[in-house]
Amino acid sequence: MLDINFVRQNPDDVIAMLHRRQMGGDAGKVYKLLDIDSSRKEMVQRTDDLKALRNRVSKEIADIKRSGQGSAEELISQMKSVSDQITELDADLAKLETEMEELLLTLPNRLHASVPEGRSADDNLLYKGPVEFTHDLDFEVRNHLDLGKSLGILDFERGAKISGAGFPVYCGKGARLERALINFMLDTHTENHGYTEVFPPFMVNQESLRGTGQWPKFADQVYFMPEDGLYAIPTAEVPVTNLHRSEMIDPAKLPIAYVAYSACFRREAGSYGKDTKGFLRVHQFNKVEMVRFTRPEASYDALEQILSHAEAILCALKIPYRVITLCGGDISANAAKCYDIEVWSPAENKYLEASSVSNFEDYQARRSNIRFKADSKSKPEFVHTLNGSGLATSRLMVSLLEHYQTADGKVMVPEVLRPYTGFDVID
RNA sequence: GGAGAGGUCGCAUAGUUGGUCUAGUGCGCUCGCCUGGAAAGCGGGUAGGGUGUAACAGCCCUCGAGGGUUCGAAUCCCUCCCUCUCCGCCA
Repeated sequence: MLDINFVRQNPDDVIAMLHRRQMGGDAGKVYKLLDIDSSRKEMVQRTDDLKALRNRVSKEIADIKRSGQGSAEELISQMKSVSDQITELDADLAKLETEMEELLLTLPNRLHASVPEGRSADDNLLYKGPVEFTHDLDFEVRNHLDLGKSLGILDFERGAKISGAGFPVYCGKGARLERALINFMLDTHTENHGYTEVFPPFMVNQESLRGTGQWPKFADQVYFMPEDGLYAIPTAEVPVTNLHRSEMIDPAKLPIAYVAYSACFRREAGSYGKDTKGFLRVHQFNKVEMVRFTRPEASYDALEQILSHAEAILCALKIPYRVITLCGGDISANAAKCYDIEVWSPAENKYLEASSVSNFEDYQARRSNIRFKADSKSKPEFVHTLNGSGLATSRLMVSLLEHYQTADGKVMVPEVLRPYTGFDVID
């Protein structure tokens, strides 16, 4: 969420940002917010004055009672009415503060100056690549669905039977390949890139969703367990970022770098009919996620580092990809800047998003109250949070199967995964 | 699921017949004095948020969270959360 002080001092910047995000219609929210903010201040002043009076007189009453000199009846009845006023004003104030909080929570993050202008995904800019790796595909390529089915490694039909559409089952060598990918990525990030591995819960409370910004914006995209008030995580970003919710981080520990595997659950409501084939859009998938907490001045370097760490996986797997910078109209509300890594699918003949690498600056940290003190004397500051998929296996699997297929319908296992799979070829 | 105990300012603790607790003490940390230097000793400081100020000061709120009673709540009442112990059940 945005700092109300920033909004107050730079309302025009906030509105300009909304326009860059193609959300100019929300400009009214900013004025409403400022309006509420100023009445809130006024009201705080009034209640605080009354509370100060009550505190002072209550002490006088205590003195009178203790000494037994004189009567406190008059003061008590005065304070009774003061207290009634306070109760009333506090209720009004609480209402205002709730309203203000709700407005603030729905405003998107600031945008970094380097985020390109644009209305939609068509206006995203190529940042790196395409990075090519040659694979011998001079035959009729099959798509990942055909390959998965004929090799008996993917079973969408039975997944639909036991759970529903969009819940794939991996079988035999497919299951092993999936596990190999996850392990390879975790090992690479922990051993080569300096991340600490975390294995988080897959269900979280609403506070956690709010902390990272999925709540309230994506409320309808998250699976909910009403009996227990728990939500299935749409990404490991949620539990891992919330590890430090409401904490004052020891500055010596910064920057913090975590990597986590998790299953990810998404309802994908409203997207029926789009990319329904196989792995292109599923309700449950696996992802290895990198999450970082940095000092504000270090976050943009960290963004590039996370990107390079995700790229390192694709280079090791020799999977062609490119990196794009999302434009103002396409970037998510939480992010100040975001790169997408897209892997090439020879069968679909297009790039598929396999990773998103984002800097949230202090947007999530403010929501989830994650701070540090540069030194013992300085004021607490919000950390910057970042994350990047490194990577999601579903679309990676699409690209991998398609690139590594052979003319006779088998799939070779990429070199680097062979120690993990224990076999060289899927047949 | 049932019964009990407990959650206090970094840590450990005091405080539960409501008012002298805007929270004491010890440890830790930190600054100063002392010292050739250090230890010990002595003295001071040591949370967050809001409001306010040029900046201070001041004022308000926070003793797990949220309500309530009261002129006044760490202290009484209610709800919830968490931790520990015991019992039951169980992948």
